[in-house]
Amino acid sequence: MKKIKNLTKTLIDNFMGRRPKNKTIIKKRGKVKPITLLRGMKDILPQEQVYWDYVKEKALNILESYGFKKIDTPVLENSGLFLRSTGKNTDIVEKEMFTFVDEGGTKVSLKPEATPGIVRAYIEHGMHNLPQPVKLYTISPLFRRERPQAGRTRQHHQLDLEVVGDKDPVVEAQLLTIAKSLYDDLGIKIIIKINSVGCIECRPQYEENLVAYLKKNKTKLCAVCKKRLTKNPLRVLDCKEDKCRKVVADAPQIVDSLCNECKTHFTKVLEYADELNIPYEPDPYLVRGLDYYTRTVFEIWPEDVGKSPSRQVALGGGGRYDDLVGDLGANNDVPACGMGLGIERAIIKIKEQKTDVNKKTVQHVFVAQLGEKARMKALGLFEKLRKEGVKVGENFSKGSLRAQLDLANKMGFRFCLILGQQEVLDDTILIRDMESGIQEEIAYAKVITEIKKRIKKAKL
RNA sequence: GCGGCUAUAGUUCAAUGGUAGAACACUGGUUUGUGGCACCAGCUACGAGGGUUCGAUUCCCUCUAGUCGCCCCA
Repeated sequence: MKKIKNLTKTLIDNFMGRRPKNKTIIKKRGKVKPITLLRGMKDILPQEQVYWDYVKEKALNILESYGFKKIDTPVLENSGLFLRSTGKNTDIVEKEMFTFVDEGGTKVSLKPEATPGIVRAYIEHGMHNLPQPVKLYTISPLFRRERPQAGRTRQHHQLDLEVVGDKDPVVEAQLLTIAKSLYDDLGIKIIIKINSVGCIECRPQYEENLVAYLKKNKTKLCAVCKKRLTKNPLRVLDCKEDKCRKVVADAPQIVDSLCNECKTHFTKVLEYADELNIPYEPDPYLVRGLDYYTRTVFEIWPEDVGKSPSRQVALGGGGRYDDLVGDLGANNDVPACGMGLGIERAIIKIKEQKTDVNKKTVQHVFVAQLGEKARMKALGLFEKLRKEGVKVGENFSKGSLRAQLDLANKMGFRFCLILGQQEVLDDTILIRDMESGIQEEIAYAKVITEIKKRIKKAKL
């Protein structure tokens, strides 16, 4: 019955022309196909940003106290930079880089990782003249043309730290501590897998031994590893194929053939890590997919890896690269060490834990108006309040008070100032407390002091 | 690069070999003067291209994209 009544009312409304919208008058644009996101790309929407702010804030706090300075390098670099650093036989460079020739004929690539750009900048700007080590960090988008899946997109972001110009094993320890504190702050439990891949002195001998061993077992290896045997034999060590793992289980281990310097270095790193209570576990098969690493390599994994039903992925990784700066053109030897931490992957973990990342953002006053004169006056009032540091809101394009209060409510405003024809005439204004619904008329001249008083009282 | 699953409104989901419904959201309205509630109305969708068919959103194929996994990585 009620429905019929309302329906009749609507029909009358329509008949009386209370709905000015007239379909036939609106010019219809021809249907066009929208252009959509490129594969593997993601928008970071407003409601996502709280997580980013949360991670960045925690990270910045720690980095500042450790003396890291921010650096930003371009997303586009000469492709040669990555060929020479990351390595032309790595998966990243071989099949995952976005590379193209620009109109000037230069072969360029979107950066697939942060280290090369930073090292390039270190050399190019003569940073070896600064007190060493130079500690740099960046938060940067990185691009890899992979098949998208959980925790992996074609553009992702890393917090990247580099300590350039220091060969002391304490540097590794410091990086690990930073990682530990950051993930602690984010409420993420981690385990760090660590290994040493030796240096230019001792690695060739090990590689020779390894290849000799693997060749004897060549038939038992997977197809990819058969290729790796000649191109990049160390990578066979961390192949995930069952049959390769069986072969690798009896393979010579790199830790056993490290030279004395590398051995001492690695032992020192582990000693520091013990001292600092870093949750680590040595992994003799960890080698990582980048060519430039020497000595220490590590990966940061969620503690529950393997236990959780969903697939687990590394949160971060890094290592030492004592030869890279020289290889990229520095005149002297510059040892260095760095790590990259995936921001999206940290956010996935934060979401899994349902951590409350919402900052309580309180909105103070919504300015509502009715009628043309009131709107005019409200425009000025809004600006005055804003300059006084009051968090104000408005929707001057809405006519009805109902709609404006509705909005003020949805946006979480505590107070509402209501200015209508009558108030303009009387030179007054209404203050409405949105919590209690109580409203009061005050002299217009006192509005700013009154609002400030109320904000203070409400402890906003 | 390889494999499984999926594709309907802004979102979450229905139904159907005869061109589609709901909920929430959004916009407007319920005497341009009062939000949280209610009511009314409006808006908006079959991913693209082929094929089978009288007729396909529905069945088949291809592509594209998403998702999950492999490889690899953050």
